[in-house]
Amino acid sequence: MENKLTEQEIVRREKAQELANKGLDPYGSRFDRTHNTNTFKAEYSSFTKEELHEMENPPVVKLAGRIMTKRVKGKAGFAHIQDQYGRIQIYVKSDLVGEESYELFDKADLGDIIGVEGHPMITNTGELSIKVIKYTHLVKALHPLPDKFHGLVDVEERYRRRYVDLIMNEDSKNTLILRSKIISSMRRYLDNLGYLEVETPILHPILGGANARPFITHHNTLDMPFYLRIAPELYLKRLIVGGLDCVYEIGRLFRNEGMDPTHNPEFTTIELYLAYSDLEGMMDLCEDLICSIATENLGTTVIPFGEKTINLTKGWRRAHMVDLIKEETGINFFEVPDYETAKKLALEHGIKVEAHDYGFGHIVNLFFEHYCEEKIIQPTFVYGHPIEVSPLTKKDPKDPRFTQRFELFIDSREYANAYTELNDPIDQKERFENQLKEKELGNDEATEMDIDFVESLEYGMPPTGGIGIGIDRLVMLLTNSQSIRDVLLFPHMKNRGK
RNA sequence: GACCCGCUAGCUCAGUCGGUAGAGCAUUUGACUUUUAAUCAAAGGGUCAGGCGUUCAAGUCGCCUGCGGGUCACCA
Repeated sequence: MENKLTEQEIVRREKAQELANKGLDPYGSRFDRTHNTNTFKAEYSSFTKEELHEMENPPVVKLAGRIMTKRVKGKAGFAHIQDQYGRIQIYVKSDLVGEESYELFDKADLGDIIGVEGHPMITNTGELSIKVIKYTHLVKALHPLPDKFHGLVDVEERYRRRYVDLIMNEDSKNTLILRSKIISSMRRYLDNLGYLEVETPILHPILGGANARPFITHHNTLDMPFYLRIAPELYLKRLIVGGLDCVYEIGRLFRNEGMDPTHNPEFTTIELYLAYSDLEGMMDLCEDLICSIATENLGTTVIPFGEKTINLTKGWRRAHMVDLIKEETGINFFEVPDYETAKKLALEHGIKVEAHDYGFGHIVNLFFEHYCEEKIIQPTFVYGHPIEVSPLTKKDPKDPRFTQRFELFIDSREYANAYTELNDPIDQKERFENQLKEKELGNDEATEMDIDFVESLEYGMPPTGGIGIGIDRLVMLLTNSQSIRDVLLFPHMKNRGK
C-alpha cells in the first residue's frame, strides 16, 4: 500500500533510529508542563527585557509543542514551538543545554515535538521567548510539514488530512474551536433557563419528523430495518406528553441527499420544545439565543458574511409568507379562492407543478421558494406556512389553510424551523394520512404514519412551542465560512481511486 | 445527475508556438552563539493524477477514467 519513501522520509526514519540508538524513545513519554503558550505569555508579557534578565532567581517554566520554525546559527539557535493556543519562540544555546542536547536540537526537524525547560527572556528584537536550560526530544515526525510560509492550501488535502490543516492553518483551527464554543454557549444559555438536555434514539423504526430521504440500515438480532434519524421531533414531543416541560437535544441528523456548500449527509441540529409556549415564544427565544451566542463569542451582533453584512441585532422582521409573495409578485394568496386558480397562476408564472403538488398550499409554497427566498438577506421570520407542507404544525385558527409555523431565513438560507406544535391527535392522524397520499403520488420524501405518536397525543400534550436550528449553518454564519465543510472537523469525501 | 474549472518535487507555484522539467520553502553537506519567511555556499529530489490517441516529438492538443472545487438540478 505504502508508496516509495521520499528522500526526506528516509532521512527522518534514520534520525528516529539514531535517537533510539542513543537510548531515547523517538515517541517519548509524559512531559509535565507548567505553562502552555497562552498562560506563559499572559504571565510574562508585561515584563521588560531588563527585568527578566536581571532576576536573581529567574522563574523556571516547562512547555511542550511542535517545532514550526527553526533557525540555527552555529552553536545557538532559535525555534518556534506550537501548542493548541499558539506559538512561542525558544532560544537554545549549546553553553546552556550542553553539547549532547544541542546536537539533538540541531538534528531536530520541523514537525518534531519537543519539551523545554527554561527561563522567560526577551530577545534583542523584543520577542518574549524561553531561554532553554533543558531540552527534551519527545516525538519524531516522519512526515515533513507543508511549506512553513504558505501552509496547506489544497482544499482536498485540508479536508482529507484535517490534522495537517489544524497544524498549519490558524484560521481553520480558530473556526473549528469557535464551533465548539458556540455549541457550548448554546447549552449554557438553555441550561440557565432550566432546560433539560436529552438523548433520543438515532435508529428509528419509522421515518418521521421531517421530509427527507433516509439512510437505511439493519439490526441483526431484531432482524428489522432501521432508518438513521432525519429528525428527533416525534420522540421529543413524546417527552412533552410525558411531562418534561422543557427539553432540547443537540445531535446529528442523517439525510441521504445531495452534497453542496450548505448540505452534508450528516449534520448537527438543536431541537427544543417548551410546553405552554407557542410560535411567538419560539421567535423570541430564537432571536435572543442567537444574539446571545453572537455577543458572547464575537462581541457583536453585526457580522460580516461573505460580501454582505448581517445585522443580528434583536428586532428581526416577522412576515407572513403570503405577504412576502405579494411584495414580490403582487399576488395576494389570501384572496385566491381555490387550488385551480392557484395552479393557473403558477403555470402563468412558469412554475413547475408536480403530481404531488395537489393542494392550494403546495402552490403557495412554490411561489415563496421561487420568488421570495433569494430576496431575504437580513434575519427574517417567515411564518404562516401552508398546511400541506406542515404536517406536524397547529393550524391557524383564523385561516385553516395556513399553520402556526415559521422558518428563519438569513441570506436566502433556512436557519431554523419552528411550530406551535400540533397536539390534536385526530388532526395529526389525518395529516399523516395525507402524507401517505403524497407518497403514493410520487413524493418519496413524504413521512410515514406513526401510530404510537398519535396515541401519545391522545393522552394529551400541553400546548407547546418547538424549534429546530441548523447548527452547522449557524456556525458558518458566525465564523464567516462559505462551505459547511469548513465547519466540520471531518467532512465526508469520496474514496480515492487506486 | 448536467455543465465549467483544476490536478507538475513533501508543500506553494511557474512552465511561452508541441522540441530532453523550473523556482521558493523543505531536505543533505559546510560556515555562523540574539535569529525570526535568518543569511551565505554547494548538492540531491519528478510515473507532470491514471489510461488511450494524434504527432518525428505531448506537462502542453484530443478522448476516456479518477479525485477535488464551483454553478445548476435535487434537498420545502
